[in-house]
Amino acid sequence: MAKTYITTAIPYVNGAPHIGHAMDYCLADTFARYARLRGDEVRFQAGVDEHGNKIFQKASSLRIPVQEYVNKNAQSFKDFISDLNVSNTDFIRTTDVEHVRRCQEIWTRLRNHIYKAKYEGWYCSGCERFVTQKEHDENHGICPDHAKAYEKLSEENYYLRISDFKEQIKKAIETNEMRILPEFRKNEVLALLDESPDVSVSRSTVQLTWGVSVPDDDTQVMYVWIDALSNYITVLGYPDQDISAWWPAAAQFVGKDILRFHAIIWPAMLLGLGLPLPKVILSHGFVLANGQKMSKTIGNVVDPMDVLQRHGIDAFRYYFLRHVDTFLDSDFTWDKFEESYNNELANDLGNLVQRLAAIMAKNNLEYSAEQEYCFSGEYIKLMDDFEFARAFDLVWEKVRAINRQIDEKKPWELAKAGKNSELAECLKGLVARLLTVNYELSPFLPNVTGKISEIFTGNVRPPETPLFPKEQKK
RNA sequence: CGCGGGGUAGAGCAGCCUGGUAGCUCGUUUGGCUCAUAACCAAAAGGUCGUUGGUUCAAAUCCAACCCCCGCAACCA
Repeated sequence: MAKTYITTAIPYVNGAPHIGHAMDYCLADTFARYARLRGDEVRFQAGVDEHGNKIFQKASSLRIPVQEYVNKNAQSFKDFISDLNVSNTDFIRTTDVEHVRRCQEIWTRLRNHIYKAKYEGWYCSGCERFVTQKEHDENHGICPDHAKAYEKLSEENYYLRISDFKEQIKKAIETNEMRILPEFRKNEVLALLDESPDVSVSRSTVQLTWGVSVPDDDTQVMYVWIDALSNYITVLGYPDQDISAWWPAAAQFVGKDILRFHAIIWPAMLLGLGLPLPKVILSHGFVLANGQKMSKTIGNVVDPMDVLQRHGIDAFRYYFLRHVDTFLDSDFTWDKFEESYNNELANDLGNLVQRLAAIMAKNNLEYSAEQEYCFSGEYIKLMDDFEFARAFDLVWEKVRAINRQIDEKKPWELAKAGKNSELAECLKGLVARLLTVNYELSPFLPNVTGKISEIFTGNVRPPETPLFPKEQKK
């Protein structure tokens, strides 16, 4: 049995889960479910990134111990993942003691590629962070948030020598040994790679305390990179356990904003450890609200829990997997969401199940599946290429085709004419088709497809409440 | 000349790589059906494919220039 390892980006837990996280989970979960049905044994990681100043400050401002704060937030992400019906097998927290220990071991193993150097730059004591020369110039040397002049500050940090691996990474990307999806991001990454400087991987404990200590140097704490990125392998037990059965990952799902780190820093770490590179890094787009990026300042943020509560999990997954482009940015609007729910889920699929089940129930017919379900070649091709929205479109065309067929075959006429065996034969064929489609639909909509299978097992009865109830018109 | 994405019917998109009567979904209009969640099926209307020029028998598609939106530029998915 083939082993498949799938990862999702670990969100920084200084806030509530948002729509973007959901995007990551829905895509990865669909692929995981697809892989399982294809016969693979799947390991599927999810988790949270819990270190860093922002979290430390947030906890302080709330006057609660930081560990307590991250515990609470980690739980809210766990709940969120479970609400989305994500089939992850592992959940990692960067504050897990095992992660911390393994992470330090990874640092030690990378030591040949890490060096200490002095960093000098503009620093805002209000923001507690360094700003780029460009940002400094654009703001004319004064922080707009704090109306304070930037100070010139220097600090000693550890750096990871990206230059040791640039050529290898470049080659891996160019040859698709490590495939960057979508294709158009590949050139972007290659261009970035050329200019990539060595990356600072630690902070002085004066600046940052809430993090993993650097081995043998108690004045420094690991900055996000080595701490967070290594989660993908520490969760598998590296370096204590042999991870070669699972690693390299079949696919790592990330948002487009963090692609660069996953395509440059992460491969550098892996090469430094002598590990193979992931087969695919898939970067998805953002979900926009009316063409604009969701932002707290604009106030156009759509809370995923609101969407989830509206029509439930299947409607949620349906929208984000079909109407949100897998790779490009797409809009979320309530109008579109409602439209897709009413027209497609309720009218196309829900009503299809209803009409078939109703006519079978009226005629006291039973159904037992005789065939082994399998995916169509076209479907497999699209899914293997991570073209989820297109695969979904393909399946939906089949849903509509069954509705068409019912109209063509007019089973109600057979019923009226008392042609019982013909009727049974006709309906059996239609249900068989529906269940084949249902199977291809199941990686996308695990809940409702399960219900549909049940409805058409044994004595067929329509669901007591519609699969996708519509609001009563006033 | 920083990098990238996009500009195709009222809306959202496909087609562009590998030129050959402009396609899908929603919406609109009309008709059909009645098994079904006022659902389903069919047909019609609606486009100078961002602009200009070039290559070609033929350009949404290839080439050049330009215009307009939108992202990214050390950590917001």
